[in-house]
Amino acid sequence: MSYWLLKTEPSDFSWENLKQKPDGREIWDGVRNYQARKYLREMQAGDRAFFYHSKGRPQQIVGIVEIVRAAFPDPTQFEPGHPRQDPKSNPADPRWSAVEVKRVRDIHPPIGREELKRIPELCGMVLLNNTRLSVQPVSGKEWEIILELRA
DNA sequence: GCCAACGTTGGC
DNA sequence: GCCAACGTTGGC
Repeated sequence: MSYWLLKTEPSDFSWENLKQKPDGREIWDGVRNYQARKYLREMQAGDRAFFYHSKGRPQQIVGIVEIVRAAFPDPTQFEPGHPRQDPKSNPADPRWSAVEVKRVRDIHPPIGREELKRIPELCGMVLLNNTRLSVQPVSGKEWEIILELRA
């Protein structure tokens, strides 16, 4: 089992939005970055991920999701008129992948970026060192430390 | 709202 | 294959 972190702009898709979905499930689509794609494709059903609100204020981890469906072709890349449509993607060999996630539970209260930065053991987190990656791995150790913050 | 960092595109 | 121009991300 591996651990991950998924970034989303809450104005685009928030934790509240996820809660309103039937069964708390959502297709995690629209990723158009090769490094992020690599991680999506490494995900296995049963893996867990932090759900992180970027941009909006404050930036924080708001919940935990489970990967319920491993990588499959992202349908939005072939949707005519979709903002994330990719005309260069070949349907016989789709370029972009998506996974399906399901809400597990809230992190209460949310854990802000500022709080994470104050913990020396977390200074190596991808989140705190690479600003632009929207799908990223979290080490088992980091996962544990963060859960302990709200234990 | 600004802007640094970074990924992508396309002309050569 | 290089690299300048451009677009986007996301912290501040």
